[in-house]
Amino acid sequence: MQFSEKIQPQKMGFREYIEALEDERRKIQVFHRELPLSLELVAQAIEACRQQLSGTTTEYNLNGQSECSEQTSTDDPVFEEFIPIKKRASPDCDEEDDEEYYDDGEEQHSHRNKIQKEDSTNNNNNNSSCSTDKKKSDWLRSVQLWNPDPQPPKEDVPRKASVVEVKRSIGGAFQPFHREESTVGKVNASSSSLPTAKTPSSPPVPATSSTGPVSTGGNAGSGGKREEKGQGQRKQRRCWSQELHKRFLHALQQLGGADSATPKQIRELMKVDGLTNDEVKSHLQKFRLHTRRPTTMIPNSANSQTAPLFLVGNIFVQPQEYAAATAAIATSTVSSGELTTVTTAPHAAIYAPVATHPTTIVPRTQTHPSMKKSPKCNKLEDVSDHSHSEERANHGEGNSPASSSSTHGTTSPGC
DNA sequence: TTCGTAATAT
DNA sequence: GATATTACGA
Repeated sequence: MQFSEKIQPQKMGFREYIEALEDERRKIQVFHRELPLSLELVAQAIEACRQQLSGTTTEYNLNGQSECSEQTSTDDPVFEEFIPIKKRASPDCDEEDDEEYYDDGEEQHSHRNKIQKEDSTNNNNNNSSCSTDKKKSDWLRSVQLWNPDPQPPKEDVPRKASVVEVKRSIGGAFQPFHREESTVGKVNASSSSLPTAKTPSSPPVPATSSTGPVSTGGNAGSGGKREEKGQGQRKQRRCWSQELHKRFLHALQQLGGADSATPKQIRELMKVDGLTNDEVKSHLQKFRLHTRRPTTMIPNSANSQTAPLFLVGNIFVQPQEYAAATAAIATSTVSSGELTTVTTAPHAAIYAPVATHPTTIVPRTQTHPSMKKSPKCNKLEDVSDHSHSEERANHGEGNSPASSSSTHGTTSPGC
């Protein structure tokens, strides 16, 4: 009946489609590790199309129509056709993300499925399989230097065009949205911004819950103000990667140390897109804390007693320290991250010494737990850099060579 | 408006 | 427990 008529054109479509699929498969082949499911899906699709083409099964024909032809919308059968395939895929995905695929699974979306398939040609990664996406994102992440805790992968985008009005605004873009609003305001600069500049793209650090929205509760704790400002949502976390931290240190150095530097100045010097004063301020706060705490120890305590302290800025420093620090600074320029040395040195000496405090002689040897990296951001820890800077800073105070040097890189500035 | 600090969330 | 965000006062 109509069949015959339709079939002809369809067949044509199939061939083309099959070719496209094959082409697709070749492309994916390269990433077979990353996109095993995609590969499989494509292969299956090819096979299905071929079968249909050959006319082996009537059922398939129906399906095929839907699939290949764009008319699909009209035909019911189509659904069935693809559904199975999807389902097959879905289970795999489930392993890593259930929800993702559930959506697709719905019969109603069959239509969508089709679309996805087509899209797959364009974006292998995204659509083909959720699992792949994740994997990919993972390895991509590893590469990234910093992340403004953006939102999860693109997956969302494709999936829910319908649902997500939020995102649609930006199109592919992501997080900026929350950020800007929530944050003070300067963010605006960042607006779409993202850390495009030097820093590579930004993967979500904790892809995990990143979905900010959920956290709506976030506000709860704090209070109401926030709502006024923006949406009640809490801003996404920014993870301070090594690179970012380096910049921070560099800026700090230029500004004469953590004590003298102000968040705004630091931010300006850092020249990082999307970085807000609040973020810098927060990081600075942490940095100062770390820097100071350790200080207390002053290995030299013994010496300290004997040696007169010297006030630098607000800090008391031992002459030696001070000299060293200064020198360090001078030289510091050479070594990238080192600036810290300067700053730290002084501090270290500082507080503790003041005999006034009962203080404490802390065995400086200990590393501070403080700067350790948090589980959240693993990212770059490995980086060869291990920014000494910070560590030094801390140790610096201690100055004692031995301990300082070793000290571990454990502390990662990062997060 | 910015900064510093404390409280809070993740 | 550490880190980042938010709130609040100076």
